[in-house]
Order: sequence, then structure tokens, then C-alpha cells
Amino acid sequence: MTVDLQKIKKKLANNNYKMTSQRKAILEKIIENQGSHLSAEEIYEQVKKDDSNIGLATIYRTLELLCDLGIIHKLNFDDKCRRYELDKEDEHHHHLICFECGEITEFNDDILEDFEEDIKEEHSFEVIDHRIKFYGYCQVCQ
Amino acid sequence: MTVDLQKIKKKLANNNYKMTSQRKAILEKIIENQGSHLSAEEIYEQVKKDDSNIGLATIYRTLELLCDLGIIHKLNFDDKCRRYELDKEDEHHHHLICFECGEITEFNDDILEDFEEDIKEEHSFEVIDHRIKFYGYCQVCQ
DNA sequence: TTGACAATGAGAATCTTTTTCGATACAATT
DNA sequence: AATTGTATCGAAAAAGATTCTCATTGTCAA
Ligand SMILES: [Mn+2]
Ligand SMILES: [Mn+2]
Ligand SMILES: [Zn+2]
Ligand SMILES: [Zn+2]
Repeated sequence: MTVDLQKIKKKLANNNYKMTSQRKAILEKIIENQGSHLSAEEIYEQVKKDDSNIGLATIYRTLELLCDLGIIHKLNFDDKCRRYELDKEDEHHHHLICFECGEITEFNDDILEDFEEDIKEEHSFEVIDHRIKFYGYCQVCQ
Repeated sequence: MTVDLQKIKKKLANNNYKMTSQRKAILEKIIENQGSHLSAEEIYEQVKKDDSNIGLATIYRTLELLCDLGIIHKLNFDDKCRRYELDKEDEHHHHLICFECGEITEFNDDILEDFEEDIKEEHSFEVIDHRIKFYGYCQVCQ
């Protein structure tokens, strides 16, 4: 896998944060479940299996921290809750969301890489990043 | 403007819903504020000016209904709340979101129109619609 | 070892959205 | 005109996710 804990530990240290056992446990679960877009509650359930003592507040705090450091991203799938996924530095991926079953499929592509330039010129807006969601029907549901 | 209440009234009627005074008031405010992406609470404040009796639950119920009928769309700007905007049948628009000041700029384009075909072929996913958010810095903030 | 400070767990608080329920509006039928 | 059935409404309660508070614990350098 492209992500490793050691590198993340350094990033934490660079910003004066420690790799505590709770943070490590949370990260491990996120890495283990790459592609699943877990919610805070779901991560909580996962981590509790190993450390039944961990508090939900710690999950939220850690996720917030990891977002700030750009280690993970906060996502929104028109769900009731926010979901999280690892930042995969090199590759840019987007989501296909099925109207029927809700299944979320990932796909890699930098379709809009060039387009970001145009926006700069036409709207004087400096694009740093973008998110695309495609809605429709998955193979099973169409 | 491209939207008119008469047409919406018909759409409601076709689905066995009535154009009540509350629904009309809500729609009027949404139309008046096109481009503003109002939240339920904000719409509530607006409508209350004319009808101080209206309940917040009615706002939510109506917004839900209008979403179901495709008259409006539910949006999410990583805010604490959901926001709404009119569906402008013909034109497809996207959003530029400033990291610094939070300003949201709209722009029209069907960049991905062609791309949707490719997705069908490569992922067997039938795309019906898509949403793009560009993040970066607006003219003022860069 | 001690002191300073970061990090944690528990639970309270907050805030948005949904649900419930009795009251009302309104159109169709007697 | 009175009656009935149903959609809609407002108020208030409930739900659910996230954030905040605070007392306690862990870490680490001096
Ligand atoms: Mn993903
Ligand atoms: Mn818009
Ligand atoms: Zn599906
Ligand atoms: Zn700005």
C-alpha cells in the first residue's frame, strides 16, 4: 500500500503531535478499510474491538486532526454523517454513487487536471483541488 | 428567469400535491435568492417576514418534497447544514469554493458531458448526473 | 522525581433535522 | 349548508451527529 504509518508519524511529529496508541489504532482501521469510506461511528466500532476503552470523542478529535494535516479527507455522500478516507497523495480518485442501492465505486482519473487552468483564466479562481461525484445506476441496479 | 411558479404548480398537481400558500412562499424566496444556496433556517427567516406563523417543520417538509420532485437540489458545502438551490433544467452549473473566505461562485459548463459515456463503458455505471466542486482561492483571497 | 503540557474518556451540551400528534384547510359529496 | 375524507400544517418532542467541558491520565524533558 502507498500509505505507511511511519511517514504519518513523522508528519504528526513535525506538527508537534504524538502518535498515541489511540491515533495509531484509528489510522490502522482506516488503512485496513481503504475504499470503505467509514464514518466516525463505524471507526469507533472497529477500534473498540481492540481497545474497548476508547471514547467516541477521541475518534472525532483524531479525525479532525488528521484532516487538518491532510492525512485523510472528509467526505459527504448525502448521508446523515460524514465519512472519511485516506489521502492517497499521488492518485486522484472520484466516486460513482448508485441512486438505487447507494453503492459507492471509486475510479481514478485526472479528467479535470487541464480544466483547472481554464478556470484560473476565466474566473480568476485559483483551483487547488476538486471533487466529482457521479450519480446514476450501478451495474446491478440498471 | 427560467423558472416559473405555474409550471411548478402543475408538477405538484401531477403528483397529487397542492400549491399551498406556504409552499408558494418558500418557492418564491428560493427563486428570489437564486445563486445564494440558502439553508432551511435561512429560508425560514425569509419566509417568516411575510408569514410569521409558518413552522420550521413545514420548511423542512417542503424542501424534502421539492427535492423529491426534482424542483430543487440539496447541496453540501462542508457546512454544518444542507443548502438548497433551484434546478435549472437546461443549464448545468458547478461551484468554486474559496478555502479562505468560503465564497461560492457558480459557473456553467458541461465539461463532463462526454466523459459520462466513457464511464458507462469502463465501469458499467450508467451516469445520470454529476456534481463538481472546485476548491481553491478566489480572486480576492489569492 | 517532578512539573508542564498534551491527550484522553465520560458525559453534557449543541445544533440540525425528523417525527409525532392534534388542529386546520379545503375540495368533493351528500 | 352540513358532512366527510384527506392533505397539510404548527408546535413541540425526539433523534442523531458532532462538539465542548472538565477532571484525569500519560509523556517526556529537565
Ligand atoms: Mn473514495
Ligand atoms: Mn449553485
Ligand atoms: Zn446499485
Ligand atoms: Zn475568498
